[in-house]
Amino acid sequence: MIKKVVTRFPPSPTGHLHIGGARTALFNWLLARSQNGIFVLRIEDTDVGRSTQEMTDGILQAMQWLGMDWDLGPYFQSERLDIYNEHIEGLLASGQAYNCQCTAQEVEAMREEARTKGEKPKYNGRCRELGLWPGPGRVVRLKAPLEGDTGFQDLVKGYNRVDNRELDDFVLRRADGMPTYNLAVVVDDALMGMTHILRGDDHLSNTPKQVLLYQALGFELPQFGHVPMILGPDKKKLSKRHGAMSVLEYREKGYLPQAVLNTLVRLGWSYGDQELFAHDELISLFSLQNLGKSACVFNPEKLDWVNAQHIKNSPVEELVPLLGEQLRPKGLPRADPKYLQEIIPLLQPRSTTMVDMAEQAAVFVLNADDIVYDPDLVAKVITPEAKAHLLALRDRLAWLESFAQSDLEGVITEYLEETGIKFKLLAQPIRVSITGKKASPGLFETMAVLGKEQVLRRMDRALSL
RNA sequence: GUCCCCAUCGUCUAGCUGGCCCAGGACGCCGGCCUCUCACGCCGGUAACGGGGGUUCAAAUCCCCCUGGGGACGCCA
Repeated sequence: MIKKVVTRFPPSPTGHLHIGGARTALFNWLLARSQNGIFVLRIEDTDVGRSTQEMTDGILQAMQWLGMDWDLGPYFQSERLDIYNEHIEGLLASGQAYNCQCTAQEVEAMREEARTKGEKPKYNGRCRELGLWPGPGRVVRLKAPLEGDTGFQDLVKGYNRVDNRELDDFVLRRADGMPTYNLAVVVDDALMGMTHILRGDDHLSNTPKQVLLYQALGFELPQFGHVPMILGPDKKKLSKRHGAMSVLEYREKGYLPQAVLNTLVRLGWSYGDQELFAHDELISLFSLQNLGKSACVFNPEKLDWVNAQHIKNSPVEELVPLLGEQLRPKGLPRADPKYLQEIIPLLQPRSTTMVDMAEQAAVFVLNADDIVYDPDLVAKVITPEAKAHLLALRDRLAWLESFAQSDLEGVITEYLEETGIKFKLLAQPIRVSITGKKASPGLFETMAVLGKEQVLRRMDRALSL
């Protein structure tokens, strides 16, 4: 029987979920979903000083917004201390770990010494054979092998091996009694039955340490897959300075979760020349084989394009609530969903983000009296001559019973034929008079959606300027 | 400094076991078409195999060296 795939995403609540973390989560989530496996969410909050509830909440919210649902968890490492201690005691009892009384300063001195000798900075194993008892200020270290080497097969980077002399007796339990990252991940990943661990390749070099721990604890090794990192535009590790925005900020900026996912998945993964992926496609098409192995840079402009594509391809009903949400912060009146449903198709091909769409929706949801006319634009476009035409047209429109696009076209075509003028000359004056802007969706559709009352009142206002 | 990873257009990438690649797609940028404006769309253009050695009839594709970039060396994760 083939083992069911189990993956996890283990964020540390010491910061926001940014695109790097989100992509790691995405790969794990996709692997689980595509294999009909289990996706576990685990909060790694062993750094009590820096972990906050607020960050935890934000991360959970971001995961939900992106639609990456988890089957198990969220587990909190801070609630599993007994489990870690139990395993640490086991290692101590079997002589695979030991208590160390060296202070942080002393260890730093050892590292400095190694550095001056041109070696890799390491703890020198001073307390290794001392047989010390636990005590205040003491940490527990792994009694790591002094020779030989440690290797593992990586799903994306291939076989990796390091000389054990590069490793040192790293800390498993801190002086404050909390387990360290390496101990806690290994214990949790093993106990929670992880089959695959996909993470950034910044973890590649401490994987051997973890392999050592798996061996010491007698756990079966999972499959590791180290995906290339997402770097900032300056090719440096992503940090607050770059686009390391919180995922939630993309929601505020009007990006669709599906577009964010689509953009992230293409960073380090590809499926031939395909650029756009629907939600279900992501799951059905994802596979480990198509993961790349070199670092990449996140390109916000591509996100814009992908987002615009997704907006264009989204069913109108799905956009209605999203547009509604974006209207409020702009101080625009709330509009009837039915009405939004009518204007959205006009805005879909013109919007990069939902915020952008909301801005363009203003002319539709605003009342005639609240339309803002730019004096310069009006002076330039609504000339005395144009005014005469607008006036004549206004009267004809007033007679219309139906304001359907075809009716509007009929009236205007008729007017053009009678007067012999070109539509081109009339279009901008009409546009400016009913929207106050020099650009808008097509005139007939705009008028049809606005409706007779709004159109006439706006023309009246423009004519009275 | 030591160890590890990586290396195709500005960016994301295709290029699976070498020939179909004087390198394809996408974003961006630049032209053009469409057109009532703005977009969408469509058409076209710009731009890359880091360098040097091999192996081979043939290398972007395999090997080595160099260079470059990144990462890790925490009682952070």
